[in-house]
Amino acid sequence: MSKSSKQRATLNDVARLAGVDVSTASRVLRGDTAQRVGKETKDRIHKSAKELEYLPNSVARALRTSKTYTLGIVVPQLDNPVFSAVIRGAERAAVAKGYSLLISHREPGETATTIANLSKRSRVDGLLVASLDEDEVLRTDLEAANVPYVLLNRQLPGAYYAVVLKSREAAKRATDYLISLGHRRIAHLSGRLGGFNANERLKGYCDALREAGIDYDSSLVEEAGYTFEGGKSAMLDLLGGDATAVMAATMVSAAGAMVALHEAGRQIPEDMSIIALHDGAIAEMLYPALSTVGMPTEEMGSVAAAILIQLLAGEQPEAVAALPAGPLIVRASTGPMTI
Amino acid sequence: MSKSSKQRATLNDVARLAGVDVSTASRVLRGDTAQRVGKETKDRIHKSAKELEYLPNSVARALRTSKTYTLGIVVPQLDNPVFSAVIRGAERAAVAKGYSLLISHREPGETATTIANLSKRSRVDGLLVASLDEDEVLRTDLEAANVPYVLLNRQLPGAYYAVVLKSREAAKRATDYLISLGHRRIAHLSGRLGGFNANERLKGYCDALREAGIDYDSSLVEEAGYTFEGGKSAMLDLLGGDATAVMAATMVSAAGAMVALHEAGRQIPEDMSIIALHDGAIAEMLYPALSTVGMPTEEMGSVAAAILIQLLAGEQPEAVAALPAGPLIVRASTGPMTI
DNA sequence: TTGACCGTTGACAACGCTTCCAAACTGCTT
DNA sequence: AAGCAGTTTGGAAGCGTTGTCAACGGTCAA
Repeated sequence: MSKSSKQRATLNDVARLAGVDVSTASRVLRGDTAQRVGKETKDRIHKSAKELEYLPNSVARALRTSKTYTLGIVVPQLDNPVFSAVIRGAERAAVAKGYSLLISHREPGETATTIANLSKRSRVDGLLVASLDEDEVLRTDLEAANVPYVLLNRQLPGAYYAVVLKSREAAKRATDYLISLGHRRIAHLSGRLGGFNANERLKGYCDALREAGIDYDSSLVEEAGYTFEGGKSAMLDLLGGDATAVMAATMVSAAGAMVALHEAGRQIPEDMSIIALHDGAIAEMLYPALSTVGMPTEEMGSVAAAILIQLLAGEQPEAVAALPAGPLIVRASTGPMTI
Repeated sequence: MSKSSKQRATLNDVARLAGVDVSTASRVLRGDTAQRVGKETKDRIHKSAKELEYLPNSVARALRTSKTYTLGIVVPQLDNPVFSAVIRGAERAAVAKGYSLLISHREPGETATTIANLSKRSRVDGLLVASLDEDEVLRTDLEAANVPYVLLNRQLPGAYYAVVLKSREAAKRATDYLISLGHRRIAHLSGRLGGFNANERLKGYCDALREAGIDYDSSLVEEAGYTFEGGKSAMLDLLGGDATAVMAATMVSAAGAMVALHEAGRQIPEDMSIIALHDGAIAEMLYPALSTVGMPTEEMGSVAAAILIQLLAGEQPEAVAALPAGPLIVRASTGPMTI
């Protein structure tokens, strides 16, 4: 009876059981090829390890090798489905490479502390960091922490590692579709203007207009800031105008806009077509179901983790990976321009 | 110039700078009260620590004390908003007590491996575990891992630690409200029947009916299994019947049901009232806005983490914490019974 | 017989911290 | 003047690994 299995077996235990030195046991269990070990003893060690259900103590290993095999991911919010997706992707990629994922929700003010706690105390080997606004502070904190990191959907001046979504492309694709339906007065519910992503999306929107020979009208772009409330009040502002379609920077603001439309008694898509960037489960739940251009957010997480792991392995990955926009998904919220 | 700050300062460094032994430095930096240290040396050590920006290496500390100060949370899915909320709550409570949170997405089949990796390799001090279905397997794996754990919204036979939501109470509250509106033919979109939560909610539904003197009719309960598709097809089945209201076990299945209703050309709430358990951002996005009975899911996470930490501190918390249902939130999806 | 060399194994010193124990020093009492 | 209690400090042994280095026995050429 392995009643002694109360205590975890250590390398010492398996070495003793196999009648060898702990260093030898370490070598074979770790698969060290530099120094060979006799076939027979090797078998004996493996057998003992299995018998004792030996699993290496990762803390001791981390101390010795100064590699924790854990990645930290710091996100500004946990309820946002976009970040959930990123985390999911990162977790998957991490465990696939034998790493664990430590998550850290970072309140706006406490970025320095968070980063310090994770990196300087050497809890993690590297950091995946997402941010809503691109504080310069963030950059200096990160640099000060002296830890490898990759930015999520954010690009900071300098040769930092980052993975970004081609939001400009996505925005153009969405706007193109609206134009193809005959719309000319197309509004845009933007993110926080001045932010990296909001700018990119706005550019994509402009690209599409320009290509179609439609003049840009600044009264048609409303800052909705990625929130439900923002989308709602932005749409309220638009209601007096002559827009017949709207391209929202995100599903959440689109949902807000739709509620405003419903409350005003407008029909979707007859009175107003609406399309959003990012696709997700809620697109189908909205009424009418929301047309979208997908974005590979989960992939962003996994690619970022993969890059970070390469970095840790001493390899030289591409500085910034740009992920192409997903496909146009036509649902019921968009329709041809009607007069 | 602290160009030497390239390398993290160790306890040894601060001891040397302060001209004391590392053990003394450890004592004062750790705030050990058992053995007192002279005021003057104490100051000197603190000063050196600050100068070197010393932060204890948590790996070394973990090895020595065999406490990692990290909690693992294992969840079956990461996209479900319920689990996001739980994670958020757990993370908050954990960092408040100086712990970190390691997340682990567990695919259905790999529970044993996951648990073993986290606990037996002593990466975590304890586990928070959520599960969609209460496998007995889970219990034995957990016991085998010989690690403190607390179950999330799940109760397993035996005196295990768990925190559960009073879903029965919530279900009753929701159903009561429907009854108060005059409805008598009330359907229930249940979870996976046989599961702990589905049962609890069904009981609450029955409680309300019984109290109101309404006969239970099994043809009115449809298994929707917490999914959008499930809710949709369950509602399809119900469409032929005479139900005038439906109490959905979850927002997601309610959303599916609403889509089915829309597609069938039925009016909400005129033709069918609908209310769901759990409240969240999407309730407001649906059309019409969904009435709900809230559930403290985030609190479930934080309470669970708090209990686990107590357990680790050697205290004896209550075995199971039952969190009361949240308030009834009336929105537009429910209305009086009309004939 | 000696020495070189090979494959194989053991010794041992870290990694950075905690903690028990003993040493050193102080100020007192007898 | 010696002993004693009390306070402040240093010494040292690990925690479970890894990795370098040397030792060992044996084979083989000289």
